[in-house]
Amino acid sequence: MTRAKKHRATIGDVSALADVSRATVSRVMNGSPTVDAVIADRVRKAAAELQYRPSNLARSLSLGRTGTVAVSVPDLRNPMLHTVLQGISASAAHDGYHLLVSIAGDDVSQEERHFLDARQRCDGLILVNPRGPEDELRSALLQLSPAVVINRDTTDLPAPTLSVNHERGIALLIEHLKELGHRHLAYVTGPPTAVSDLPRKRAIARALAADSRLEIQTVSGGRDVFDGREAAEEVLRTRATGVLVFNDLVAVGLLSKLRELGISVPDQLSVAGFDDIDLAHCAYPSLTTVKVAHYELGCRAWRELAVLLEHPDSASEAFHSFDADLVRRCSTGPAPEIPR
Amino acid sequence: MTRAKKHRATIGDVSALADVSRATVSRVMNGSPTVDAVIADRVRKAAAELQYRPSNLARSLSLGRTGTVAVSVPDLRNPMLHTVLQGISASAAHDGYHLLVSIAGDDVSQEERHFLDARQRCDGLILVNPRGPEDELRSALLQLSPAVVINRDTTDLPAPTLSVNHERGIALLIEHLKELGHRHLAYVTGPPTAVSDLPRKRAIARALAADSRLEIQTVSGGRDVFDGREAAEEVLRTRATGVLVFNDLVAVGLLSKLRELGISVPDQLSVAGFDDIDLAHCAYPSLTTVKVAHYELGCRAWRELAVLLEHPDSASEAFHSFDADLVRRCSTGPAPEIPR
DNA sequence: TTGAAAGCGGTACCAG
DNA sequence: CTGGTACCGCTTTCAA
Repeated sequence: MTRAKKHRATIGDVSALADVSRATVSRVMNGSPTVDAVIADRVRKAAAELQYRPSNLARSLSLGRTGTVAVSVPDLRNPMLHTVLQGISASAAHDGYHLLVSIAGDDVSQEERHFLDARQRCDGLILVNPRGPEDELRSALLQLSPAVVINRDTTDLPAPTLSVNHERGIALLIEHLKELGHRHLAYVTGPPTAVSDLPRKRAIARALAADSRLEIQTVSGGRDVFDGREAAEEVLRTRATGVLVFNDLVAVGLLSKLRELGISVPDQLSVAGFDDIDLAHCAYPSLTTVKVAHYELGCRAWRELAVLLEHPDSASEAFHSFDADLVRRCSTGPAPEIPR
Repeated sequence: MTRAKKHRATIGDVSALADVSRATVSRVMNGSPTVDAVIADRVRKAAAELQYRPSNLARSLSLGRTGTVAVSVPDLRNPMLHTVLQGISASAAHDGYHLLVSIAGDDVSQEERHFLDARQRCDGLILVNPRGPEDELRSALLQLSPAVVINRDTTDLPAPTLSVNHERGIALLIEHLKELGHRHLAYVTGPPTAVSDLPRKRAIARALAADSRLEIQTVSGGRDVFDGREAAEEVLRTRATGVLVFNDLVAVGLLSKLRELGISVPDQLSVAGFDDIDLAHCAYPSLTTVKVAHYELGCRAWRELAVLLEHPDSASEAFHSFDADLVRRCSTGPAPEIPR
């Protein structure tokens, strides 16, 4: 034993052991075909003996690329995100990129810093459901490029933007409930920071404007099942006969609390969610919702980022919208003759 | 405008603009107090003008640390993971570390390579629910250090190991059902790759050995709600009066399918889950399960990693076990007098 | 207090 | 086909 050096072997150690130049070691490690077989073998042997692993850091610095992209998400609780992530992940893997997920957390004021942090370690960034004001986002994006944004329904961000068409999704749901005879609805919102509440509310405003017999009251909700449970009593106080919920997760919570309160769904109250997560199917009663092609959205987001990665200056500002389709299940039914 | 240089400004650009050395710029950027206020200001101005952001890559290479750790998880669907992640994340943030989540995906044969990939970009790695054979894991860990393992109930891995005491959790559940008069149970497994099935099965074997009147049959399940739904019919075929399920998510799926099949829970069949996720509370009927201090587990895992980060050679091999406590809800009840 | 220069661990161009 | 060498962008002695 010469030395119990604790630090990992570097390319220099290998080149010394194999008695070749570092350049040659580099070639061998990267599978360059222009290396003599005998020498290559010698190098590989030395590398193995030293348990040599090229430093990604040094490699990235030299190459000018990391082969990694980050996805920033506010929170992992919403299963709809997983589907988007799977889409991104599969496409990225296909193109030889490694995906890293970064959780932004609740503090919106720290979000911009968080984006930068994540972006600094990668070649690109995908922002999923970014919160915070639009002008801040816009200026942040300048430093973040290449980046792509998911779920921000603005067409003029300085980055490719893909978004679920929340407005149309909610419109479909309202339409559905109206056809069932409902006139008085409630809307359970997302968390205060959720920007996707805006298009939803826009859909509500439009529906209200188009039909004077319609009434829709807003109840503040949140992002997880407990938020849904907590909204139950206030929903009941509105005396609405149908309720639209921010997303399926919250809706599942609402459903559970309604059951405890002895409210029969959909006989006394109809409930509709958003996203069509797996759980929507398992809820009791199974949840009427709208389905979105989240996986495809993820794939498409990757695609947009990929072109930016190749062509860093192709000032792409595409906007893609993903429609939601009604999935009618058992949590909605005809409006009760005599509202509670 | 001198040049429309597309590339980001480097420390050299700033030093040139401010007419100081790069060393000084570095000092200013890192808040060294030994810099003349006037000069420091000049540097800051130049940096701002150039929109200079130090390259994390170069910085990390020079410093020998990235300030980042990765957490590798097999899949994000299980909400229990989120709680663990929150624990890790909060603790890591507190110590000034950035957390990156890496999703291993279904292909277990790629898992080792995945670990290395993730580890290479960070200062440390936390493996949550690693699959694959123990000897492979053991040898992988040698290259991965510093790393810590979560949920592998082996005491002699070459890395700190923290694990939920699955064996005892299942034992509690069996005990609970026995007290309710159940003699014939079924166990719905996790996915074939899930190593935590082993201690669970061990608990079952012990219970069987200790009580000859007890019978427990195994049904293959999986990791998500649909796997639970699919297991329903086979569960019924066992004619068991009580069923233990791999985890709450699968149990929720099972519950939903049982309802569709007209089986009344717990009157005809008792169901118990594992983990006590939020959803367990919202299921119908609400799910009896065992609760684990997942958040604390996450915090503790970080702690272990943190000491390794400081003291790279403190060959820590601690093993910490986290007990599960019974949470009795509505999905379990007395064994039916006359089994179906 | 500031600057020059030597790394950190690789890659890649240019001779030979 | 191989080796020498100049970077990649930043930090950190060591002198001045």
